[in-house]
Amino acid sequence: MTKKVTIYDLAELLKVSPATVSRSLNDHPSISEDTKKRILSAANKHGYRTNKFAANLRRQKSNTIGVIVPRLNSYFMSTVLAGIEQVANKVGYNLIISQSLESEKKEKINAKTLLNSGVDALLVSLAYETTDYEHFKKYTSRKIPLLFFDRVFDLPNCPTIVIDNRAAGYEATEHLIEQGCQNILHISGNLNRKVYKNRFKGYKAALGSNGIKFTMDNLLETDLDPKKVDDALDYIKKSKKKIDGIFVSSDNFAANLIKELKKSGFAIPEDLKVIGFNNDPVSEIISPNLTTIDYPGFKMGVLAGESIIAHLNGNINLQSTNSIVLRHELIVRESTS
Amino acid sequence: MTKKVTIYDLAELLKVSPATVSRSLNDHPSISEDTKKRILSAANKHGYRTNKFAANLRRQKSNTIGVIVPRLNSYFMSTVLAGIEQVANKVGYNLIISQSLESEKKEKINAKTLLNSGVDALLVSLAYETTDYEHFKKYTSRKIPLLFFDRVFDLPNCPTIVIDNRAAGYEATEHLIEQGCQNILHISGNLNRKVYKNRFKGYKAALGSNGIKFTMDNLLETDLDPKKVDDALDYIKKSKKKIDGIFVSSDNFAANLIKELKKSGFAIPEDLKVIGFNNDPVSEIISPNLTTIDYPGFKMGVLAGESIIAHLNGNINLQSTNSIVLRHELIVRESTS
DNA sequence: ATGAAAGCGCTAACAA
DNA sequence: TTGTTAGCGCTTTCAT
Repeated sequence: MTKKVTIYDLAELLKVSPATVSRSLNDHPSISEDTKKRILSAANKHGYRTNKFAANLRRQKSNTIGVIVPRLNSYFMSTVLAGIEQVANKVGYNLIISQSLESEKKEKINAKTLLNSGVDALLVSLAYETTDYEHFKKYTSRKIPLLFFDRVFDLPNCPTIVIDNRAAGYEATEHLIEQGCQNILHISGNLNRKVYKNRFKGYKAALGSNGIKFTMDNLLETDLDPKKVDDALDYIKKSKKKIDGIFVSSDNFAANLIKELKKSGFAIPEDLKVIGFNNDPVSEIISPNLTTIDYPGFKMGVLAGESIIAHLNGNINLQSTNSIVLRHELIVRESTS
Repeated sequence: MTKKVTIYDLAELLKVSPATVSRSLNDHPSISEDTKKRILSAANKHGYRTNKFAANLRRQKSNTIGVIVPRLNSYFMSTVLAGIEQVANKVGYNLIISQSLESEKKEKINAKTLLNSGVDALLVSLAYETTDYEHFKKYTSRKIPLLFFDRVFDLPNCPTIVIDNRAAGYEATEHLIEQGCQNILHISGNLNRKVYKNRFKGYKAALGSNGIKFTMDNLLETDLDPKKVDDALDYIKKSKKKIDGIFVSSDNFAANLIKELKKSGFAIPEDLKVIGFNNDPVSEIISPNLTTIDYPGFKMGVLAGESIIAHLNGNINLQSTNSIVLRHELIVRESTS
């Protein structure tokens, strides 16, 4: 029954012009309150829905924001997304979300699709693999706001939202040292990504300032997929010098690792202290509770959303803000004390 | 530099009509391979991007699928979404995702927004609160395919994707009984939602078939937010008859509950056996590992996506399939044996 | 305060 | 196989 009703129908019905209807619907100032009311109520009554394609075609904007993330189903990412969605929705923006599954190729395809879909802006957290950034040039050259969060890359005029991963890595490592660890293993994600690179840098720096020499043996680079926990376990068992502390770049991996370590007879924190990263809920479920770095995902999402929307609204304040650094926090729990 | 280039520009450039360009771009059969190639390469060279608004306006379809979920950031939901995204992306559909945050009001707003955004189809998992379904009528009356998953409601011609929650609840409960439990508490989500209602029914049925009388004391209805774990703990402690088994409708809640129970001196599974629901990764992190019902979220997402796309393509096979029931599985771990 | 009219860029029916 | 043409529904400039 609900046939599609257009502004022309409404116009005819009320003996006004389509322009007047359009203006009323958009609350244009130069329309008398009276006619506005008449039109609005008629629109309501007849179930008028604005056709966004037509409107978008006309004004060349879509009121949608594209998002590309490595994967949807991680605690951290879904929390960030929840934050983005919340602010976007509040101001009437839709979110088109796609996942790269850590593949550069898929990231490129997604970027292209979203461009074609006419997103007004793009929020990106990079795939592990990505080393080429051509696919984003199309955005910058068209002045489509582009913002990176978490897994970022510095492109001219593209704000980034991160935490100070180097400082966080430093604090995590120093905490282990303070707890008496002397031979600390760092289990890192892909070092091409600055997040992990910087945590690693912080780790090395902390060793340095405490007079501990770093050797490559003390670095284990993995994709942090819990399936790889066994490899890590082997690595730890086979280590020549006894490892007494581990700084893992992911709580999820750390929790799974602790589980296996315990099975293998390691006492935590007595034999071995472990610190994770993210403050994922598992960190409070695992026994012993995991010391970690709190990484404010929801807040990051909110900020990413707010920042890009401010950008879209031409709000210069945030536009000039080229990098937002969120505060992280060391959370000490049982696994290190 | 990249000005917008339209099919008209291309047409002029190659001395053909816009129609030919359009057809080539869409790989229309009645265009010679030769001109197709010429046009495609010219399009590439000049950085042509199709304007989806115009195309959508013309064809009255958007190639996007709307999704409304209670929240993005739960393990289960983000897994389902990952599944949906994977299939949608594969066949060139975009996903617009929004969250109701368990609020009926927000769900209604989202449904309206997505309708206005011209989604070709809508996938929904209902909010706790929702008891009125008027907002979906607009979809059905316009023949926009609508599919419910997980938290479903039976609307005419709307497929649903679920698991057999009653059977799962039955199995979970029977497992506890087999392990010797006699006084089993069920911690349920909002019983207005069929998922929880049916698990509860299964629970009651299992008690019945095993000659155990159900009393309302044995049901605790909550929103399954881990923050409410303390209430549950109190409830258990204050229970007159000693509770020796708990069937919780959520692994996450169960894991947090176990943690608190242990703190309060309960031995699990000796004093108290616990079974969860979902097979969330936490179930293998918590100690003791949590017995649970495996709920195939990713598969559910894939199926939801495939089903709705088949629908959109006019594939009758799936269209007639009004309800898909996925297989669940009891996974026995330490918390019950 | 309101109307007339010109497109936004694309697709598809109809013609050739 | 290719071209002509008429919109899709909306916004917005220019008139009135």
